[in-house]
Amino acid sequence: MALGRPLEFDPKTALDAAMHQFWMNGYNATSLQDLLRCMQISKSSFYQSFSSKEKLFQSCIVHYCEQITQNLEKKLTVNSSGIKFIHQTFNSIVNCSDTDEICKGCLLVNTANEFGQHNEKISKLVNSSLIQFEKIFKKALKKAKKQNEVKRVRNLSTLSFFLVSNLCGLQTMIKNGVKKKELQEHVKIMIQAIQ
Amino acid sequence: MALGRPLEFDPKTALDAAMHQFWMNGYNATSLQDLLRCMQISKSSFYQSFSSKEKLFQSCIVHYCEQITQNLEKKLTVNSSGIKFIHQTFNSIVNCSDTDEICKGCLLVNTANEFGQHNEKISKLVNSSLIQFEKIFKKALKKAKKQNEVKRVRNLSTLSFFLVSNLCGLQTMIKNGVKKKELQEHVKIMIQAIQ
DNA sequence: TGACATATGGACCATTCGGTCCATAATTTG
DNA sequence: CAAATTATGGACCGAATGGTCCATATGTCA
Repeated sequence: MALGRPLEFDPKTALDAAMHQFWMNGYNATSLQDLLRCMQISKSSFYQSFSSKEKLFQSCIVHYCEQITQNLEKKLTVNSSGIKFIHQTFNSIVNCSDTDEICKGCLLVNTANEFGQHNEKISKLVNSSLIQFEKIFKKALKKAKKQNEVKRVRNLSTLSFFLVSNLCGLQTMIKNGVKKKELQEHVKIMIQAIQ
Repeated sequence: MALGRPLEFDPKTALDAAMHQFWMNGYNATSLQDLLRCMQISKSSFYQSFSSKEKLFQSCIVHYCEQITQNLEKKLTVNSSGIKFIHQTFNSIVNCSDTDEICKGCLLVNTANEFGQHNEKISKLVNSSLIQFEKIFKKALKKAKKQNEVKRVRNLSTLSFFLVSNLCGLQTMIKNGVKKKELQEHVKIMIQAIQ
């Protein structure tokens, strides 16, 4: 058993709540008060468990990336077609775009644009997360190539970068509130472009 | 002549300086102090001439959009090929990506991701700016179609949206500091995709 | 039970935030 | 010149910022 007084809250739940807050409002526009409210913990507990606002933010990015990649990896192994996986991945993003009451886009895209390379630690976290996405797409493309869904000559690294870059573009458009139909058309063109 | 004491600074110059500051650091991460410093005016002059931080920001977005669109319109009329115009536009963005000491990306993309639809006024400004870009691309595509650079069946609205969306994606990647070569490859695929 | 370890509530902190106010300075107009 | 008008410098403001400190509460272990 753990020594001392036990935590009165579930750290994972609190982290998840913080993640959604940052996701919705960004780092700078989220105050400590906002965080304490949504995490439902006191200031003492906050600093005891999460050190600082910035450290917490870093943890949120890691948490976000883990969630997404795990989900994608699972779906990729289940799905027999590489192209179908990619198509479905983008479709589900597009379809969620008007489901969320508040459009949050993608935490990584938001963060990339809010911080740029001003904060080295955060920049590295965002970068490595995007690279993880790239790797998953690459794996899917490899699968697709084997099944002749993608032409032999295609460079998979290039294509997977293209997909991540498109993902960023779409998420920006989504956060800005464009119509679903335009997003769907974009995805169609993009899928054709990688075949 | 203008009545009263004359301004001791050039409003356009100050606005431009503010624009670059917001462009580099975003709205929330830019303090009034930062603005006064880069605009080289006093607090009194600031509020006298620009009303508030948020109003100034709105003016900056308008200023930014005007600059870009004027530049693009000019280049479009000069350029004989629609596709070449699009290609050159994206190339110059990609080529600037490692020229700027501090990578600022695109003010509109940054703003879209920082605010989303939380601030109605700003959201509308960003939206209408992006639509202006879309229109320029559409004009270029029309030109391209006439010259058989783009297939007859293609829907130009769809394609121009695709281009703006790609622009947002690229700018995000640029702000995150990816290698130029990957960006160039992206542009190649994108250009092929619209033909 | 008492020693130890950790968590929590809440007072407290300096600093910074965006913004206002007013006396004074610098103009033009009559 | 005086009156009118606008710009500027600087004092001042309340509120919010992220963060610290410490007494107390709650648990485990010997």
